[in-house]
Amino acid sequence: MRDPTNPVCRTISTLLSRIGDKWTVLVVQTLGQGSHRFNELRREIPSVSQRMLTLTLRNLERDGLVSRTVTPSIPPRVDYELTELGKSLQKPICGLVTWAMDNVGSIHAAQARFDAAQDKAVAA
Amino acid sequence: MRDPTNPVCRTISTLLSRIGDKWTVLVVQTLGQGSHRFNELRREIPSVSQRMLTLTLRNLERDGLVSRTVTPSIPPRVDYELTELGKSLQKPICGLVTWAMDNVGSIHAAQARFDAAQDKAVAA
DNA sequence: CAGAATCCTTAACGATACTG
DNA sequence: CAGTATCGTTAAGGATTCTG
Repeated sequence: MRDPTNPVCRTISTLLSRIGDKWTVLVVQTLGQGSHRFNELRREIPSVSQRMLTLTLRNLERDGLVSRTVTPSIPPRVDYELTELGKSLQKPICGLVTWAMDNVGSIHAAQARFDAAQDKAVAA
Repeated sequence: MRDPTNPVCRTISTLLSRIGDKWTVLVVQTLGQGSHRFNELRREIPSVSQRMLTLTLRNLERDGLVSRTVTPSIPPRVDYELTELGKSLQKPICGLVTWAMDNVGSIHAAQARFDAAQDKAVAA
C-alpha cells in the first residue's frame, strides 16, 4: 500500500504534494468563489508570480480539477473554473485547513516549548 | 485571511507544506499503528533516508504532533509516538487520502486527455 | 541504536524580458 | 490580456561518513 512503485500511491503522493505546494490551495479556494480570469486570480492572490500561477493552473487543469475556457477575442479572455472534481476536493481541503486553524495555538505553544528546550541544551 | 504576513496563515501554510512533503504523512500513518523506535520506522518506510527520517521526526516533534522518549541504555532506545494532537490530525489526513483513492481514476483519465491534447497541438 | 555532519545534485521558485 | 522563455538563486533531498 505504501510501495512507491504502486501507481495509486504515486498519485496520492503527487496529490499531497500539490496540496502542499505554495499556491494550489489558494487558487482552489479562490476559484471556489466562482469563475475567475487569469489576472483576476493574480489580483486576488497578489503574492503569486505570473509564472507560478500559470504552472499551478496547468497542473490543476491537467489533473481535471480546473477547466480553462478561452474566448478568442482581442484582447484574449481566459476563464478558469473548478470542475465537479475540483469542487469535490474542497471538502477534504477544508477539513485540513479547519484542523490547522483550530490548533494553531497548540502548535505555537509546542514550538515555543521545543525551541526553549533547544536553547537550554545549546547553552549548557 | 490570506495575507502571508498573518501568523495564522503562515502556520496553516507551513502545515500544508508539511502534509505535502515526501515523508510526513507516511510517518504519521505508521505511528498511527502505535509507538515505533527509530529503526522500526526505517524498516516500515524503506525508501526514507536516515537524514530525512530524522528531520521529519524533529519537525513533527517541534509541532507537538509526535513525542520522543529516550531510554538512556546501551545501546540507546528512542520511541516515537503520536501525541493527542498528532492523533487528531489523522482524521483530516485520512479525508484527503480517501478522496485521492476515490478519484485516482478520474485524475488519470483527465491527465491522459490533457496529454493527448498537448501531443496533438505539438504535432500540428 | 540513533543520530549528526558534510557534500553534492536536482528541483522549485522568483524576477525579468518578450509575444500573439 | 494571457501568457512563454530564460536566467539565477535558494532549498529539498539523497548518499556517505563519522560518533556517543
